[in-house]
Amino acid sequence: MTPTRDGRKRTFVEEARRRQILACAVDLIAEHGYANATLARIAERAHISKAAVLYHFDNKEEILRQVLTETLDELTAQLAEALSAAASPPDAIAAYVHTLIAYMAGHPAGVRILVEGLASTELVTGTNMRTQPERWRIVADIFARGQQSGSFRDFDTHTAAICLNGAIDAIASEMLANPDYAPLPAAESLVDFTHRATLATGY
Amino acid sequence: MTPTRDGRKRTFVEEARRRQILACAVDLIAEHGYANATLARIAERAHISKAAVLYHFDNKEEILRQVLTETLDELTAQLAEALSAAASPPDAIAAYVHTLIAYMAGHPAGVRILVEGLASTELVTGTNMRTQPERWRIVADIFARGQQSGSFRDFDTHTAAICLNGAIDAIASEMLANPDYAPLPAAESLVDFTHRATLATGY
DNA sequence: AGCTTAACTAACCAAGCGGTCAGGACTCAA
DNA sequence: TTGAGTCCTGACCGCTTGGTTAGTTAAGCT
Repeated sequence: MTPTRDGRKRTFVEEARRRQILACAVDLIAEHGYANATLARIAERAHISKAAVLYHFDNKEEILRQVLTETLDELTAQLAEALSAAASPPDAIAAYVHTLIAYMAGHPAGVRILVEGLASTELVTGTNMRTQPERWRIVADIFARGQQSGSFRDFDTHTAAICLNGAIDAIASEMLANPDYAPLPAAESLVDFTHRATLATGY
Repeated sequence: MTPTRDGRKRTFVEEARRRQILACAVDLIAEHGYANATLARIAERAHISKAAVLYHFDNKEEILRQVLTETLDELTAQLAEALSAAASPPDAIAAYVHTLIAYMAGHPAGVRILVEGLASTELVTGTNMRTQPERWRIVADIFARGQQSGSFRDFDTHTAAICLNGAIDAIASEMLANPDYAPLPAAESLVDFTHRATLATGY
């Protein structure tokens, strides 16, 4: 993974500790948000001293940034795989919705990390992270390709992409708040809504 | 407004100071979120001492809670008025979308207060605030009424309501992030999407 | 004039924050 | 045996946080 700033390679212990520290940070964020992930609490959960945490990471921000990037990378990878398998733009939309909702259903911690993390300016600036603009661009591009190929009717792809992402996020947060809410039927419904709203007539 | 805990009525000065303190808190939250609204900063902005702030409010939480409820009440009032004027369920959906987006376009500070405030558990618990469940219920009821009257086709009103609210929120946050993004056309598009997705065929 | 009350300030407090530092314990090559 | 390097601790630092307290000032009532 991310190498040290000087070219030196990582020890076995160091690698293990870093993973452990990151895992503890993930848990704490998942429980009560980023504000809950203090150095003291991370150290306590890892059964090491606060200074040990800072021995393995330069500062607290590096930990949070690492947590955010790793979470984001995992989701992005799943998304890329699902999208590459889609046969048509309407298929890609369905795959996009299903993949995101499935991820969010399976990784409730990840949702919190991404939502709060991407909203925080200082955590995102200076990194090569895919921020909100890049997120809706993916969807807008799918819509645009579908419009050119004739499967989608004419509409504002930008707004459509934003709305679709917002709907997905809303379903995710409803899942977190209400355990009885079934994600799969909801995803099906959303795909249905989206297709009805965007497909060219007679498609 | 909210009276004192003991039956005593408010002084002119006290009322004015409370309003001033709340206004300062609103500004600070609008600028950099709730974490930015510390007692010291509120006091500094109001040109009074920290102790003076706590002279008028029992504690910091009371301030934040008051800010949130007032913001929420204002929006709820606008919403109720718009909905009561709607002639049909599809009209009501359109009114709902337009009112919310217009409010968010006109009160960027309010958006931040509501989003972050309603997400915070400790700020909402113990109050009679309309939380997320109550929010989608309004929309779900409109859909349900429209289904009974035949204007809407059959679908999961719960999921539809959640998706619609999510789409509205997403448009709002896009507006905040991108000043060039025009809210009115976006609202029009969203109403169009929603109607296409939900209206009964031939309607 | 004397007393009360509203409205406020300056100083202070304990707790928690991110972060530093000197040094201890251990391993291992020279 | 020694010295370097790894891994970690406990004590400490400066700072900010929400909140308290004692005391001051001005206005208003009797």
